Amino acid sequence: LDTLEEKNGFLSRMALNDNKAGMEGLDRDKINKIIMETSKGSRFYENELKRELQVNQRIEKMMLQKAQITEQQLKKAQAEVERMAASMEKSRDLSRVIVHVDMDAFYAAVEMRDCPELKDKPMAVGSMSMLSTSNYHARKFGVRAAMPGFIAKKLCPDLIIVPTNFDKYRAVSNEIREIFALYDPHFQPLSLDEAFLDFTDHIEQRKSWPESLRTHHYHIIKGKPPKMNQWYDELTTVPEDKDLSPVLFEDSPVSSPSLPCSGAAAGAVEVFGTSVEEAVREMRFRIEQKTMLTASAGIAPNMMLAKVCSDKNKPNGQYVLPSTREAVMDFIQTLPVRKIFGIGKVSEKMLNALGVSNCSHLSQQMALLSLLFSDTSWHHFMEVSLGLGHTFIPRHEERKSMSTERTFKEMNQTDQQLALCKTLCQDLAGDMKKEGLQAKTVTLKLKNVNFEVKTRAQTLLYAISTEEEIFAAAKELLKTEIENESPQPLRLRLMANNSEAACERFFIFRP
DNA sequence: GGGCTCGCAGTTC
DNA sequence: TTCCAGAACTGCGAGCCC
Repeated sequence: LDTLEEKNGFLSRMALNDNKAGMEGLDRDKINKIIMETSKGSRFYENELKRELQVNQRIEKMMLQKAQITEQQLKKAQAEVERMAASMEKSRDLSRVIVHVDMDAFYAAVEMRDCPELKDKPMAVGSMSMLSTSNYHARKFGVRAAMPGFIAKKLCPDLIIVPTNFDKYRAVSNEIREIFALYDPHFQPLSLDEAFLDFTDHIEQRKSWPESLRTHHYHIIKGKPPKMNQWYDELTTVPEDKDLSPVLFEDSPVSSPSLPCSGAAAGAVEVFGTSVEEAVREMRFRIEQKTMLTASAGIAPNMMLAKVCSDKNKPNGQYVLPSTREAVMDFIQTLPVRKIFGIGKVSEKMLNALGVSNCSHLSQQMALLSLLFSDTSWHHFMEVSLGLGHTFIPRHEERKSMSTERTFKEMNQTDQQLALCKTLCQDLAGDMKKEGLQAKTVTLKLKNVNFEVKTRAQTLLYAISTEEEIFAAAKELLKTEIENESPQPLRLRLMANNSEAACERFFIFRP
């Protein structure tokens, strides 16, 4: 296998993932060298090595399987693929207007807004052990989400690491969700900063709206944050001439909404049109006026495409994919498979081994893929290669499980482990109580100091909810693991308790 | 031998 | 010194039942 480590002498799964806005044209080799030097020999690295080996073995197995496929089998598969394609094609619906909105470098942007000194410095949100996100200055150094802070510091010694403040992000999230609801009351949040919206109805109504309903005022001007913003008071020490403009990124694409430039006086207005683009531009304008933060959006006939589109003009941009089969197919052809929701590092590597790196390869190799992957997998690949996706936004489903986990420095004392387990059960029971839930399966997850993960579950005869009941099950699972390890102690770095509604596999009991 | 349930590892966001 | 947290879903194998 022509893997990266053979070429460059390191693990490909450890290498920089620059598949992210603001990370084009970096000195990858230099960055990777630093990442490698910092990680090499660590327990984490050793575990990654093991996992990479496993993936390579999976690929080898797949290639062996591929070698045994006959011309006949392939022909038969091709026929099946074509039948399936024709049937999927019939379900194509280009009538919906789906929007995916995504805040730009959300946590980092919030912190920069609230502390303007950070604005033109490389910064990230998180800790020395893990970063949640980074700003665009930091990304230029290869610093990105899911990277430990101590490695980021090696890449960018001047990096400022701000601790996460979830309550604050939740509050901002609520503000933007209020705006989402104006366009689609049934919008689906994916996380604090991301959501799917169905704009179809809004666009229909908007057509007949008078200009007054589409006119919006600027509240924010340079140097003068509005009084109504709660953070204003905290900032009163900031000198008047300090630039408080919400422009966070110097390289914003041109499609960005008109930002309040220095000429925009308070009370200036902006009139938005009736098209989808204008409606989305208006929504982003309102988000910016309300929060001083920018968002990017993708507009497409389905959720799969909208998600990809929102990434296209990030940050502070939007991208419309016209609702014609031709436009969709053109768009899909050059799309790298890694951009697709659901295809991560491992699947990408497996597909690459088969010469599939973008979606046009995907359709060309579909017969082969149908023989090498499970039905669910290749059906998904097929839908993607046809540019199909969900056209309606599912209403929020009930949760299927709930868990709480904690990472810590090595813990090898049984009494400490049991105490922690009890605490986790207590937290979990508290969370379950908040939502009035009960569960039938209790799962204990352990990660040892070598980063090896184990989960052990027990399904009960009846649903439970209290701390004592959960702990009774979790304690037994933990004791079994401790015994299995003895006389060696169990050396843990993470413990989690999860409760799941496992009656009929997934089912939550509501009392 | 199929069809089901369950446990667990692994992938992805 | 230091490599997250939480949720969903899939695949696969073992065990059980008919």
